Amino acid sequence: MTTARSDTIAAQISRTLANRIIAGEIEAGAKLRQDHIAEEFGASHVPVREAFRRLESQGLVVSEPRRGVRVAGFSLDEVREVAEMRAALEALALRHAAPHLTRAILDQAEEANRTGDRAGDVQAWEEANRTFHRIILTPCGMPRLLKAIDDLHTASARFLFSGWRTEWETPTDRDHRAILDALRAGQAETAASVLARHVQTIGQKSPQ
Amino acid sequence: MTTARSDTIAAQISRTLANRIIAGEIEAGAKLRQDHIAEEFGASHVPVREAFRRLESQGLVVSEPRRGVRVAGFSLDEVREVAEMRAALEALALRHAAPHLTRAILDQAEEANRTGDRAGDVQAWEEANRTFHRIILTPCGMPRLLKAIDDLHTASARFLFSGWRTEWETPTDRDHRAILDALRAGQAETAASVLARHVQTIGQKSPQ
DNA sequence: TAGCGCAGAATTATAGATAATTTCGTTATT
DNA sequence: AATAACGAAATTATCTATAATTCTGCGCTA
Repeated sequence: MTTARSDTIAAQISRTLANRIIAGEIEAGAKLRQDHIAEEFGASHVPVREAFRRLESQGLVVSEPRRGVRVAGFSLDEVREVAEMRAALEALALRHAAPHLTRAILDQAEEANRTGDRAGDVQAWEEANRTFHRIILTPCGMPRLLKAIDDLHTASARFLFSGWRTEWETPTDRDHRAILDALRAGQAETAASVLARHVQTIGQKSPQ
Repeated sequence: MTTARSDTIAAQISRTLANRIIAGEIEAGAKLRQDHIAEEFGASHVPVREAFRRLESQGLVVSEPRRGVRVAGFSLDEVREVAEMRAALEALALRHAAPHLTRAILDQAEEANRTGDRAGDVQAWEEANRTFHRIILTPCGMPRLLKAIDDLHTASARFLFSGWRTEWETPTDRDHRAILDALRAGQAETAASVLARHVQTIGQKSPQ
């Protein structure tokens, strides 16, 4: 949403396209033509190509040399894969973050959780959910890990917005509270396994 | 090594630079100037910029808007981070690969292990080691996970070639055999935890 | 002497033009 | 009627040129 105007054009295009793909405005498998996109953004195709590379590294598009890029598909298998990766990596991050979590941070997380619970639409809920996870994981101080988790989150969001999953609020809220309780009690290992199980539930609902 | 001539120039440049960074020919923190590199490769700077993006997604360089790219540093912390991520993700991959592992695949892996044991230099050893891991993990059939592991492997190789670690063969060989034994016995969970521990040892030796 | 600011140089980012490759529709052949 | 081959149109990849930004060294001031 907040497309910082100071960034490079390539970064702006990348963000805009990412949002569209996540929101489902561009369907999976659709070809992205650099000239058309360049024209739409009033830019040349060079920054568009750079934007494509960024999207590729996030796993939102796939690129074949000389044959263009297309929006990455997401079968149920791929959704499960992302969920499993998230579970493994977020658990790892939480184990390392736990020693650095202060009372204030946990309160922040609880606030984010409440915000999510009050959210009216999926976008707002997803925003709050991501904030919650970020707050409790960032203190691990492992930038590469956090970047990887963030990209996986994005992929998950795509799945969420696709409407495959309608009932999200309740179990999430309960899991989040359980995680916070365990962390407050100093039981990092418990918190990590609840988190892992929690994340995996995303991949367990089939499209209906 | 095998720079396929049919690929795009950007891909070739990316591969060559990646090899140099891994081999330590370009030191951490060094600035990469697009014009200079373009001149060296007899190309314009456009494909060079694309190559930079690929390297960035592999974590080999870091890029700041309008300030160029520089070779990613690797402190001991970063090495540990990569090792922990590898441990988590390779264990996950192995759990999913285990049901699909055949006798033939395990024999292949054992052969790769023997090759590594006979290797004279670090490059050959690393090559065999990567092959071993790839053979037992690929059957998991999770492309995104495998790509992530591969990039982490590359980062590890960089550490290895930097000479921080001189004594690598013996414990690796033993661990690899233990993993194969567990897999042959159908004990996937045991194999996964040995693998996780094995990978983490990479980050445990300090620079001397 | 230390710090500030201002050219000039170097470098990154984008635009516009060109070459190379793929895609797709049409025609010819069996 | 189905298929193979050809050619035009579309598209990707690259090059050259230009604009915008950052870096650097030097002189000036306090």
